[in-house]
Amino acid sequence: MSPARVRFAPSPTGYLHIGGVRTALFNWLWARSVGGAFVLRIEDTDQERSTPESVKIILDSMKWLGLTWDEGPDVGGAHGPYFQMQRLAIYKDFSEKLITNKKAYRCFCTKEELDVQRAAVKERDPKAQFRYPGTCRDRANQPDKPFVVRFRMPDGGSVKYIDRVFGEIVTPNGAQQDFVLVRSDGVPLYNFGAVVDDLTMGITLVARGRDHMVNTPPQILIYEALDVAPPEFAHLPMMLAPSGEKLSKRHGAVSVTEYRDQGYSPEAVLNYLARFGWSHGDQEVFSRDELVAAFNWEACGKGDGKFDTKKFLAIQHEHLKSERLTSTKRYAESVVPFLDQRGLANITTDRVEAIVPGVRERATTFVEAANGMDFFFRDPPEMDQKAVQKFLTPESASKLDALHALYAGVELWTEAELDHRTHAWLEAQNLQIKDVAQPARVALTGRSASPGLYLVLFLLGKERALKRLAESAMLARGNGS
RNA sequence: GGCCCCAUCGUCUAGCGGUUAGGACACUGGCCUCUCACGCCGGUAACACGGGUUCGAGUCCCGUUGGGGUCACCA
Repeated sequence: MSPARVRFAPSPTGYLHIGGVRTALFNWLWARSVGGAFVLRIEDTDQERSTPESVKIILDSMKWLGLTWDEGPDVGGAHGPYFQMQRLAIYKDFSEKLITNKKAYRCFCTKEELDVQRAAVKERDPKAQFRYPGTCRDRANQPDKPFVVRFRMPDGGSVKYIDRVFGEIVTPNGAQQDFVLVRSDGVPLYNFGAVVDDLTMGITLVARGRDHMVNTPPQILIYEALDVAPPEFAHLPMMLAPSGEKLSKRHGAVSVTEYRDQGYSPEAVLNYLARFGWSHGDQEVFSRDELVAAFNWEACGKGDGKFDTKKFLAIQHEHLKSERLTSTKRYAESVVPFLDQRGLANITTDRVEAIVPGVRERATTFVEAANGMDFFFRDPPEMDQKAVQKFLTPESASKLDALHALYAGVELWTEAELDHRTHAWLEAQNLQIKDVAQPARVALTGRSASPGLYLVLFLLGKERALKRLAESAMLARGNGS
């Protein structure tokens, strides 16, 4: 058995779509789990829409997700080049061979002529589908005319293959037509380019979205015409929008960069996508390594699914809550850019690391995390006016003064000590923590919701804590007058 | 319309002839509690329909219905 080689072959016509990521992920997981190779190929034969910027976005997105490729742009490899527009000579060789073997032929029909025929068919029967009539099948060469290369579709028979997830698929050849392999400018069309590349790159399994399932029979026919064995195929069920329509911008974020910018963890993105159409018993949460270890085609489902933002967020939350899944160090590194975005520049990761445990279970994204720890880094903190009005009342001022006095006398500034001293004081005053917690919280954080009081005090440090209590006491006195 | 594919809670899914049809998200009742969260306990909720096969079908076969994909010198 030759080692598995799989590929992801996006066309650089925009951002990397979340559906594309899932295709890439399943290929990547398979390659990693069996020790095979993951090839990245750029299908840039649509010169109208392909751009170098898109190539960069796609590569950046793949890197952010950690979907590393063994061969492809940046890293090279033995089967390059990995941009289709740099492989034109290879396609030419193969198309010549097919023409010589009469498996394909030059078609001199112009687009205009075909458009006329198409319109005529439409007029006769609006529901009828135009199929190329084979005009040039046996036409003599027209040396001065441009031509496309068409595949000579077998008259009868059918294509049968075993899909790794859908099982046996049979498609009659009669349902197909003499499709175009190569444009008049010598650039191959999708089916031909993909086959030649998969063949010359030694791809052993082609895994792609179910929307490509219709391309598989013609591709297999090309392999047969070339007299080589086709690779295996695996099609993935569609990921649809909650409405059941095709997933698009109208239904929220579909571009990977958007999720990155919204503060998602790349591993959480992979986790959600992996569990979409694939399962492993009752397990919902996976690290990257766990996915690699558990992945297999047999556990892939066949039914299309609907994208669920809430569940995605829940998985995301699981990853941020867990030290195992997102180490404090990585968490901090991920939050820093978002702090920077809030105008909190030059915050070092070790300062953030100290705060992470207090924020973990409260933040679903790194954006929320940055928001949740904002007051630790901003002096003075932003004061939420609603919270100020509600809790920093004139009556609370004396309590804040008392706390200030209490904490001013604390030498051992630890969470446990602050807890202990506070409760001793409360008891002496015949008060309960809830009598002072909210004013204190607003005083220290500017907000009505925060991590635990003693942790906040501790992390703030004695000096800043006292300063905030004092300033808020003044603010409270003036409040309501 | 042709060809292809699919069908278990609202959603993602487990199930691979015999289950009180399980889990997760969401929703919801409660507990915990200095806030917000987290956590814990509980609840509502599904085998699209009709025929077969079988002692026995969510599981196998056929049909119906419903949904999806695709029909380019796009990928």
